[in-house]
Amino acid sequence: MVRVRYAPSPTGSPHVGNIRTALFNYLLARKTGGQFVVRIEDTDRAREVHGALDDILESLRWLGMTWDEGPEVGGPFAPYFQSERTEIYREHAQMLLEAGRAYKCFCTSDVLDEMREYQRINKLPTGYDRRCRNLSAEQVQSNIVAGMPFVVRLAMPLEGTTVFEDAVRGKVEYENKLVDDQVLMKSDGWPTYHLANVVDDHLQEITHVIRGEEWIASTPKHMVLYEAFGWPPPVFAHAPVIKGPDGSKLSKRHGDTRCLDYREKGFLGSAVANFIALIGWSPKDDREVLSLHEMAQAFAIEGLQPSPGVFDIQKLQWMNGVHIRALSPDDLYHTVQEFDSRTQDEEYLVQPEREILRKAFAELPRGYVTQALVLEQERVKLLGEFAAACEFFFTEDFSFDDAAAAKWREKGHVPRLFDGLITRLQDRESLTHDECEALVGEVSDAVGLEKRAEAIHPIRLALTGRTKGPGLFDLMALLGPARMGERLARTKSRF
RNA sequence: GGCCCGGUCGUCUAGCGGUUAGGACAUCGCCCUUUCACGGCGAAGGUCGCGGGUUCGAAUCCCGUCCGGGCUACCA
Repeated sequence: MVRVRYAPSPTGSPHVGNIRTALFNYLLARKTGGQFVVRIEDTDRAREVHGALDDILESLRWLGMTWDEGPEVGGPFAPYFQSERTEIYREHAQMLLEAGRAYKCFCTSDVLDEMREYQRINKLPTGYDRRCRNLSAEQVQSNIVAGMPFVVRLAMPLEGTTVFEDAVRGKVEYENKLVDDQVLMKSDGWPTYHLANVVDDHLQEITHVIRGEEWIASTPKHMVLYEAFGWPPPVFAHAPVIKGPDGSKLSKRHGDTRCLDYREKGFLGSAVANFIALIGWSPKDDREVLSLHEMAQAFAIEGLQPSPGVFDIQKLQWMNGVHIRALSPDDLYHTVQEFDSRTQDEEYLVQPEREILRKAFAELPRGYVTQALVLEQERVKLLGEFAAACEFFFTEDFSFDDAAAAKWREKGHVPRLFDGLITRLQDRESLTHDECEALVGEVSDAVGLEKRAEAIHPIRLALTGRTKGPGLFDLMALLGPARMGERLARTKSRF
């Protein structure tokens, strides 16, 4: 049984690179019929950020991931918050101490800082010099009696090498003497990541650990811990980092990096999941547009790549357009409505069309709004674009392209064209796409136009105020005769 | 500085000893079409970081080198 986990620390809103490792774990679980566990590693009380937990769970949900065990759902290996498991870590640290695989260190932060400073100045390799490792039992005892605070450090083997098989990079080797005696228990009694993570992964029966590349250097420490406890280690797979356009690790200065930032910007969770999965993973065939389910079907650790990839926002935008187009009319309606009511994106909020869309959702028939959205569906890349794109369907006070109007103003046939159409529209209740086409053909012939475009372009302008948009007959059918009549008349007077 | 990991079109990638090095985004052109888009077709774009080997044959294997990244906390 495959059991994987996503083990974030609630120190901020998940970054796309971080949530991507959650995705890889999730995909492996779903592919194999295994379990996906979410465990919150809240052992650093100083860095804990309020609201981070909500963002973590929300990011997961937004991308479509569900977890079998963890916050909100519980599970057989509860608790899933490390802050509620401190006793377990203390016991395990004690086991290590008794077995001589760990030791108490009384060095203060100041002493450590000084030591590192000395190492830097003398160009020596930095790292703990293990000065407390060989303290006599009496010394340790007297330090404790004196009330000196201490940490528990892992006693790394001083010789030999630690080798582990990384599922994406193959064999990785570290010389033990070059690996630091990692702090396992802090002086405040809380465990560090290294101890808590290994203990929990074992106790919660995790079989595969897919995590970021930044962990690769601490894996030998983890291997030694597994060995010291006499536990079999899980399969390790280190996914490559995501880089910004300049080649450095993706960070704030590259713009948006939080997963949920993309929701604010009008991206679909399915598109973001699809896109980030493809940085560092490939289904090994030519498919690129995949649903979460399809990715799960195709997932394999062997598809993971060792080299880092650049986050290309342009490709994400293209992919988002593809995912938007795949939405059913009903889903489209709900998705746009939900986006509009939820987003706090500044740029979106200030655009005037946004109020119009909001009113449309509140006051116009759902069928009508849905059809308007559907007509713009194929030319929108971001959800926020619907407001401006659909504006003319929802208000009579839509913006008008005067520059385009100037071009048709000079043509003598336009007023007659509009009149003809107005007359023919008069007592009609509704019109189909084909009827609209026939009507325009009829009027165009009556006015004596050679090219149908001579009629179509000015009509589009009068009806929508712009030169681009959905097919004319589609939009005419949706607008309906009455509204068209008014707009034609109004535009005529404007000419 | 030390240790570790990486390196295929601008970008994401396929490739795992023999391919005209394939696909996708972006770019450009054509087609479709009433416009914009969507879609279709096509073009351009890669001395597979570089240098040595091994081999009849190397993007694929080995060594070196350069460049990039990660780690080097009582953070995760």
